[in-house]
Amino acid sequence: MKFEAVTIKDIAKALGLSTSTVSRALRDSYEISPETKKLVLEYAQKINYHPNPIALSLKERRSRSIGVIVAEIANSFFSQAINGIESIANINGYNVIISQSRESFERELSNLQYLTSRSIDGLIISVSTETKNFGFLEDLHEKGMPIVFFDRIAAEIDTHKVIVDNYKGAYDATRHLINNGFQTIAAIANPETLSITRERLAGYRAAMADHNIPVYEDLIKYCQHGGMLLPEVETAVGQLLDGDRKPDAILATSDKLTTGCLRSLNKKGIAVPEEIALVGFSNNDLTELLQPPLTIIKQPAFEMGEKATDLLLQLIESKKPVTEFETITLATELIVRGSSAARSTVSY
Amino acid sequence: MKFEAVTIKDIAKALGLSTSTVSRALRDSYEISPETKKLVLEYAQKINYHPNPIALSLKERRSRSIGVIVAEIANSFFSQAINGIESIANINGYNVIISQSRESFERELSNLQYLTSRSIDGLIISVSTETKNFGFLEDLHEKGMPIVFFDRIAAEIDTHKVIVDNYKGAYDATRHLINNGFQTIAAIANPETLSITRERLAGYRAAMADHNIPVYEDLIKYCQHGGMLLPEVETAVGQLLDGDRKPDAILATSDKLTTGCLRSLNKKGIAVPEEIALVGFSNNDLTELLQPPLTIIKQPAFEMGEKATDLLLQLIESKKPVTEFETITLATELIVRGSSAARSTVSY
DNA sequence: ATCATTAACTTTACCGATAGCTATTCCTTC
DNA sequence: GAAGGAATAGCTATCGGTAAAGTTAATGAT
Repeated sequence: MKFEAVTIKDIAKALGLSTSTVSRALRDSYEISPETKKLVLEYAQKINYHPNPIALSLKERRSRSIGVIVAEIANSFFSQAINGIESIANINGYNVIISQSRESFERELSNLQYLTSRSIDGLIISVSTETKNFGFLEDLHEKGMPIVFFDRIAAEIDTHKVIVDNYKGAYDATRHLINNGFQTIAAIANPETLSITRERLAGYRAAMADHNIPVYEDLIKYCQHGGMLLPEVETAVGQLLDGDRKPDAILATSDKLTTGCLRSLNKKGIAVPEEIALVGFSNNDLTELLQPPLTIIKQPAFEMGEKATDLLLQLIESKKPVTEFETITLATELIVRGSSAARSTVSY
Repeated sequence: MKFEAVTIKDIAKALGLSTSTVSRALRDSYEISPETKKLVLEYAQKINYHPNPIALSLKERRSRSIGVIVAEIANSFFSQAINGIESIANINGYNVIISQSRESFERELSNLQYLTSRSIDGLIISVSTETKNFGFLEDLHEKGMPIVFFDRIAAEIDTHKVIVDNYKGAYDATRHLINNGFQTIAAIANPETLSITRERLAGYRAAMADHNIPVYEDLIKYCQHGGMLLPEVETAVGQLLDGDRKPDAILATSDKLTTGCLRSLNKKGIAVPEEIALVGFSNNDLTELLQPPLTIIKQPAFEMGEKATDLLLQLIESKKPVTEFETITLATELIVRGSSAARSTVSY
């Protein structure tokens, strides 16, 4: 099974020129006469010649491709971000190699290994829920690999980052629940190793405190796999329901957790929002069609992908080492729908 | 910005050997003495040597990576299929490069260009809704590139294919609607250029015919962009509602169309299933949580991805040209939920 | 003692493309 | 007419790795 491509040699042989003349002609070098150029270009066109990027990568030590590692492409937030990444990358002639950690540290590591060995010119990553140790990224970064974090960042690595104002997103959502009359608000979150978890929970805590509502630690549940496994969400929800303090509302701090939460509540026959209201971070298009329509905190995923890629390309194309790094913080959007409707306005 | 990797030359220089000796030692060749091997291996380990896959690709004219082109990774069907593809690919030491056509022929073409130039060893593709002409794939196939189609296939290209029994899937769903008392059943479909459209509509027509219900062509609407753009679905739904023959049920023949249809009906304030019932092809996990829960025809996406990859790897690793190709047809699953509930059983 | 064999390496060529240097031709200019 | 310069194209090394062919020295056979 071979798939023979046209090479510069084929052109050279066919036209009786040397390979370097052909190469120069194709690259429009001043050293080649217009006639020769024309000849070469036309022939190249005719036989559909395309330079072999593998050979180019080897020669130039750059591949014009960037690697992306996300938890899961099936997650709307990430697929939207990837679309943003691709849009900027393609404009600039870069290609994007996507890989999924599926929230596993091991997979994240092996994907990274693959990407770097494939000589990507840079990396955009949102770390997995299992990732506690960022040493491998630190090493890579120190070796000179341009890295941009988005969403789930490693605070200790000094490079560009693109995030949303997680604190405010969670604060606003919590305040919305409080304003709608909910008091016993639980939170279901990813592991605290994730930056987004800490920031979102901080927003939640602050909103509670600002409204003089005590925060009970047993109302905060962590899902080690970020909701990748439904049972862990069900367990968390179950614990909330069976606990001493039954919540009247839940704040879910990520996409999978939000839908997982609704699914668990449905399964247990709990009416939303009548028995328990639900608000969560989500970028899923279908949340508005759910029963009930979900109140969500939405992230500008596409824009985050775009911005991250802009920053990465800056790093890649910078002649001198970059030492000043920026963190871009975008705003979240609270979209209020039925799942957080106030008790008083619910019609039975 | 450089990211210097360790090469075989570094090892050779450090140990005072030639590069080929090092290469052979690392590949455990019989021509190298055990002592030298040990020396080389230990040193390689120490400095964390990894062969450069770019150089390997160039030399061996294979990259151990396979290309995948789908319409959209945000689509559950495709992301599940990709997971199946990755699982088999990774087991066999292959890597997967994903790209999205976003239902655009042009993007499909440019992605393919990229993938082939990146010397992928094989291709798994589900063509875009815009693709009418398969010449580019035909050419590639003739040049010897192993290709496996899944879901949306090109009938005229003789290679392995993995599909579901679209005819039966649509037939069963239509019959289900008929059995539940629906008579004026409309269909919303992708362009007829897609194999899945033709097969699914054939199943729909057959079920209608078998139950002596006339098929009215004005009840069949085509969405040129496969529902990528909501307005086209809204237009199709609008035409059905405003037509002479108002349908009492709709069969949507693909994921995006199914959810797009529900969204359009919602927007127009049409009650589902009270005014119009809805059944559609979908692999979205959230369909069960929708209002109403959707009756869906589900494809074994993960398994399709696995099978397609199995077949592709067979092609890639076959020593002699393969001339016998197979088409694997898997079964769909009809999951009955509220959106197609019979009139008589609906409680007001 | 001579030649053949073999172990254990090294040298060389190659994959495809590019770039620096070199070589050739042709035309000026003194 | 010779030297110098411009224009053009060829030669060769290089990227990292592998494989075929070549080398060297030691061993073995006759």
